[in-house]
Order: sequence, then C-alpha cells, then structure tokens
Amino acid sequence: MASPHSAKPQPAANSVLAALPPGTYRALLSGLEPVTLAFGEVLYEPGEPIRDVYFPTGSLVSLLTLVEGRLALEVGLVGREGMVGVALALGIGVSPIRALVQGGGTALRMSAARFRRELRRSAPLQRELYRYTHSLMAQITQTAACNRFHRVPARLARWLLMTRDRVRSGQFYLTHEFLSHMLGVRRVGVTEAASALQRRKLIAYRRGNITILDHGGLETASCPCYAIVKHMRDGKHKARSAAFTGRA
Amino acid sequence: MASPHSAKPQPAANSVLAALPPGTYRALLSGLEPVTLAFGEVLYEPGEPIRDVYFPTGSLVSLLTLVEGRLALEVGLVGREGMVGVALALGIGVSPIRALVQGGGTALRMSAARFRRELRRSAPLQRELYRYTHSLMAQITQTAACNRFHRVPARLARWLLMTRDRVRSGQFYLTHEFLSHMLGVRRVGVTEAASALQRRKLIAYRRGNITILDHGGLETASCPCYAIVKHMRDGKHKARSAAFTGRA
DNA sequence: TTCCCTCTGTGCGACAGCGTACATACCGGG
DNA sequence: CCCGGTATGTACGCTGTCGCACAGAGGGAA
Repeated sequence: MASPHSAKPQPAANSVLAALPPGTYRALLSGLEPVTLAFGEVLYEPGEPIRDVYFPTGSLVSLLTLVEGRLALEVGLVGREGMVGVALALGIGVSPIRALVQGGGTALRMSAARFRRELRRSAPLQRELYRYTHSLMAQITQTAACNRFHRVPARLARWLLMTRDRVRSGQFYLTHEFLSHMLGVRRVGVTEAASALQRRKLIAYRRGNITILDHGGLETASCPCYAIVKHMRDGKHKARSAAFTGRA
Repeated sequence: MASPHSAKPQPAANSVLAALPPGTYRALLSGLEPVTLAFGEVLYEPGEPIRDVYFPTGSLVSLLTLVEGRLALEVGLVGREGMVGVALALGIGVSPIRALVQGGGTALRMSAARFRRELRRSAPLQRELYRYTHSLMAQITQTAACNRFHRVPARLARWLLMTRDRVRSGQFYLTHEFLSHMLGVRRVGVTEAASALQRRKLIAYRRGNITILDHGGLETASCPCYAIVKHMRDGKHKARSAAFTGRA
C-alpha cells in the first residue's frame, strides 16, 4: 500500500501541476500528500470506485485493460507528465481499468472528494487535466493501432523507450513475464524479442534489470508509434494555444 | 460536403442533447444546423483543425487512426448516442483522427467557435460531454484489447452488431473492402469471415448490402467485447450518479 | 445486349505468434 | 555450500493472418 513519505514535493515535479498558475498550485498543495508507490501495487481495479488520484513525480503507473478476466494489455503509461485517475476529471467515479505501479517511487496523492472540489473551483486545473486527458486518449488510440499492426520486437523497443522517457533513466527493473502482460503476448515472445535486441547491443538485461545501451538504435528498431506519440506531446502545445484564442 | 437539410430536428434525436435540461437545450438550438452527411464524406483529417462538431441523429461516423499513411483502423463508432469532435470539448482544436461518414444520414452541426462558447457557459453541457468522452475512451480501450486478442470473425460480428445498434436497423451498405479498413485486416480476410457468417445464416449480403438475419446468433459469434461495451453504457448511469453526489 | 467496373470468392506459400514442455542460469537464504 | 525458487533460453508443431494472384458474378451505362 502507499506509505507516507517525508520528502518535500518539488514545485514542478509533476508536469500537470507545474503547468498550473502559482496561485492555483498553492491552493492544491494542502490536499496533496506525498506518498511512495511500491512496485506491483494496484491503485485501481476495474469497476471499483476511485478513492484517490495520483500525480506521479518519481514513479510510473501502467493502465491495463483486462480481457476475459486473465489477459492483460497495457493501453497507457503515466509518469511525471500526467495523472492517474482522469476518469474522475470526467465525472466518472468508477475506474474502467487497472492501474498498476510499474516503477516504484514518489507521487502526490489527493482524495477523490478533495479533487472533485478543487476541479470544480479551478478553471486552470480543468484546462490542464482535459488537455492531458486528450493526450492520453491519443496515446491509447495509437497503442490500439500499434498492437494491431506492429511486430513484437518493435513494440517492445517502443515500450522500453516510453518507460525510459518517463522514469528519466536508462535502467529499470522489469521481468519478461511482466513485460508480456504489458504487450499482451507470451512470456516467450518477450524473451525472443529481448534476446534479439540484446544481441544487437541495443539493450542489456540480467534477471529483470534492463539497461538501455543504444537509445538511437532502439529508436530505429521501434515502430514509428514511439516518435508519433512523442511528437504529439510537443505539437500539442501549438494546438492548444490555437484552440484557446478566446479565454476559457 | 454536408448539405443543408430542411427537417426540423426532433428534440431527442441525439442522446447527448436529449440528456440536457430543456433550458440548456433551447439555448443551443440556434447554433445547431441540421445537415445531411453523405456516405464516404470525411469530416476530419488527422492534424487538421476542427471546424465544426456534429451530433449524429440518423447517421453513423467512424473514428479512424491512420498508420504509416495508408493503414487504417477504427477505434470508435459514433451514432446518435454521441458527438463527433470531443477533442474540442477537451480544449484541443486539432483532430487527432480521421472521422469518416460510414452511414449517411442526418446530423446536427455546430461551428467550433459557437461550440466553445456554449461549452464555457453551460455546466450541464460540459457534464454530458465529459461523460460521453469517458465512454468513448472506454470504447477505444476495449477496441485496443479486442484487436489484440480476438479473431477476425468474432470482431466482424461485433462490428456489425455495434453498427446495428447505432443505426437502429438490421440493414446497411458496407463492402468487404470498407470493412477491411475498419477491422485493420485484408479484404480477403473479411470475405472469409463474412462467408462463414452467411453460411451459418447469421447474416446475408449482396454487393455491399448487409442484412442481419439472426441477432442472437451473431451475438454468440461475436467476442465478449460487444456485450461489455454495451453493458458499460448501461452501468455508467449508476456510476455517474454515484460520482455526482455533490453538485458539479 | 454488351461492356466494364466493382464486389466477391478461392488458392497458395510464407510466417509471426501461440501453447506447451522442458532445460539452463542466476541468486539469496539456510 | 547446497538448495529452491525465480528468471531466462530453446524446441516444436499448430493456426490465423498475410501478401499476392486470379477467377467468377452482378449491375449500371451506352
């Protein structure tokens, strides 16, 4: 379970919060509790009420959809650039997905009740969250196509790069078994793809500890989805200012 | 292009609009222009600005994501239960997807500028749209998993049922070629799956005219995703009232 | 009626990923 | 130092889908 953590939150440790006007951010602070999320922890289960929302600062959370009970597939990945619990921002109190802590670390937590209150009050908070919701939708959409059209090795490469971007480190702990649930393939499929990447000196791993050796090479090996999603984030700032020529 | 249409809109022809309080709905009316969408018409192209939003009344619109320029994959299907252009409701002025008219017919159109103004003004409109946005996200998520895990015949059956629900008719025009773009498979793949369904007397088709003969049988042949998404819509009303115990 | 174009059906080799089973390598604890 | 559990590697036959190519079959226009 999430255990309290004593570190003072950096003002800009989470991008959504960092994008808020100072006043808005200060108003939120008293409702934000720094916590440490443990690897493997499940924040939401499909169909269960959302009790808290999380703004990852140094952690990484996978959004998984479950099929026929047992099969899992990742549709989204949330790090310091986003929030876990966007459903609540859309007025839905029940999670449609499983949220699984894929990289343990720090996050800021706010209760659902407090979050709803703050959201009602703050137009800038709404704006940021809706913007992030859109980017998450785009990510899910891209992932849907990716899962349909691209081969396992390319998808694995993409996934490692996405993880790297979010934890800001080229090293993390992930077993093939775990990865197989993310990509929706057999564990053996991951082993084969990962071996290939290792043979090409793009990554190295040993009992779950994966290191990215050649970022550029990995990017070449990955499907274009990686670049597309990354680009979308950049391009979105322009799109946003165009959309908000009038004040919101 | 969308041509003007003279029919007076029925007050409840679109579910999103129908769910609005009467006052809110009346305020919107002057901005809603009845139009007829033609089969094959493209409402949005990825990366292009959203000029108008659409509330289908008697039409059906596919949301497609494009991969590597040519490959297409449907991620969402919008009929009278939704709106085309939710990105705008999230403050994003540029469409991330292609919106293609898959079933010609009536819709209500509103300019992007007017829509933004109305949205800013009306909390009930916001609430309804965010609710729909969430349901669309859930649909996309489910589709992502479906495309990963389920076989073509089951996905075809699901797709036909979803179309049926939205046009409220067991007959529509769709060639195998068209369907192949929706499902992200070869045209031949659709032919094979459709032949099988026809042999089992679940559907009948002839040069693009598809008729659903045995709805129940088709539901059995389809993957569980159909029932899940349909159920979600029903279940969501409960979720919503739970989420809004305090006023929004 | 004839022609052409679109829509549908069939055949075939290739291959990615599946399910399963089993073998090896590493690591921490007793 | 050995033991057991976890992580990774390898093998093999099967099936769904792919890409391609070509063969009917219906229907509208001249």
